[in-house]
Amino acid sequence: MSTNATIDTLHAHAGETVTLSGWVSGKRSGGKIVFLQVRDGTGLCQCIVEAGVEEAFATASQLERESSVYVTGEVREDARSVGGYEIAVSVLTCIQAAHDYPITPKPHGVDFLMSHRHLWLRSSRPAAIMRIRHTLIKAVRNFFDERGFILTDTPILTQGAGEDEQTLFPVAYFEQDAYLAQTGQLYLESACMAHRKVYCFGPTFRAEKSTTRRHLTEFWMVEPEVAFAELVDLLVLAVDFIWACVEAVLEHNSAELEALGRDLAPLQKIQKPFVRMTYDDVVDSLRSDEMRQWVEQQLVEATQARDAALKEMAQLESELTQARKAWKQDKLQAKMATLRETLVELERDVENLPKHLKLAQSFEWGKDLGGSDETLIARRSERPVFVTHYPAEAKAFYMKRSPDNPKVVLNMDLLAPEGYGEIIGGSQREDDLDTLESAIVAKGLQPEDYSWYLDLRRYGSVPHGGFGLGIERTLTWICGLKHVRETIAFPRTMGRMYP
RNA sequence: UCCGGUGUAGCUCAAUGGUAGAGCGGGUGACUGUUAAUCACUAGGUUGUAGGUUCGAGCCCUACCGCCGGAGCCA
Repeated sequence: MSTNATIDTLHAHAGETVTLSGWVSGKRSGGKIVFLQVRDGTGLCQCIVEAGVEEAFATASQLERESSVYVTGEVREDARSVGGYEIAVSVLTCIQAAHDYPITPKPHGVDFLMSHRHLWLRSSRPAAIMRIRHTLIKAVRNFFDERGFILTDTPILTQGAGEDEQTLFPVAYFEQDAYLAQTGQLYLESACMAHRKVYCFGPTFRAEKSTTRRHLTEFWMVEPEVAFAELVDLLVLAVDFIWACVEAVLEHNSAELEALGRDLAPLQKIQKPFVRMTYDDVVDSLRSDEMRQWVEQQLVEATQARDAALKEMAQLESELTQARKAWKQDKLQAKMATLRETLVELERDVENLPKHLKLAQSFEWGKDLGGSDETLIARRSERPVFVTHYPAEAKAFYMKRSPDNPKVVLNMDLLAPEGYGEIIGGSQREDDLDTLESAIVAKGLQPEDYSWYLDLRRYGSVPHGGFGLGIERTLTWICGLKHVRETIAFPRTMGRMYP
């Protein structure tokens, strides 16, 4: 008799007869043999159907990709199969026969895949990313739970802005206007006065009119908030936090990272402490000769890489004209397509680096750091880089001014290495009632709108602070992806709500 | 919002202004160890939409729409 099994446990069933339940992810056939590749959510397994098993053979011959099946057969160890084990099929039941599954083993375009995201999730690449996301989120929760942080769910329907009023999504809330939350921070500040250490983790919404590889309109953010914490405490917390996240993924998902083609070396190099720079340091660095030389060096390298890629492209083209077999041409063309992509990236580098350098060298104190400035700083470091003490005018009203220099605030951004940019933003909060009120007025906001928030400074105000980490941006970095949209099951961008 | 690119078969892409094609996927057949299997045959198109130039437009021009990338802004 057979026992039910999943593919990840096949090694424990060698020699036994088991029943798998899953989907046909691929099929190859010989005259009297069919190789079914079955996917069951825990792994892939090759199932061998021989002509002697007539009923199963007839069923197998007609199965199309992504048909759902029950497969019964003996588990055999065989080095020729993926995973090292295969099933010698004795009974094959088709649950539902799929026809013309749209996603083929050949390359597809982004738009097509995103329009079929509900099906694309079954493919190995999205599956790997979603598993890493699972690990990351679990690591996030473990980290704060183990340190005594109390989870506090903050509202998604809110009355006003947490960040920028122009990026709010309005919703009709009975007789009045409401907005989707951009952050739980103000509510967390309230909760941390009750529990000392709190965090929230949930979706946030920003109606930014931007279609870049770093933007989603709906994304997930985890935000810790700690009473009696000052800026240094936040920096220490953030280092331990990021380190724990990276460790967890390296421990549990090296197979998935490898499947994604992620170079593990840069992740393994993440060690404490991280680099700390003040905004002043960054400005100096951006304007420095070292920066100019470094960028020029990068430009030379990018140019050389581009020329090498062009040469390889020419080589492939000549191979293509000589290739007789269609499949060989196909392979060459696929190779050329990837090469063309890297070529575009390199061309952009060659084109943008001088612009970025010019922007950096003429950077004026007081401006917020632009994407290109962040990229330059973060690309130069193997470890994540903290940037602290930004000009107050470029930052939100609730950030506490530095006692040493009232022109700057006690904030911290964390830039991921390899040019991935900002993944954390946070600050020590202004805890003095009068100072906070005037900061609200100075930003052109109404203190009445923040009366409950101001109460927190009336009744036992203490130094406190926190930060927010964007899950999708962090995943983009850890997975080494080009675009955030792949890090969430159903991405919401300015141009897409379907599926 | 601005700048650049792009839109051809279900998918990925070809096609000097002159007869719209290939591979994959689908269908039919061959093959007992395939790894994106291979081989043969086969079906599949109002070239994003609307105008214009031309003897003739997939190709040139204008507008609009979709998508991609970049800038600004941000996690």
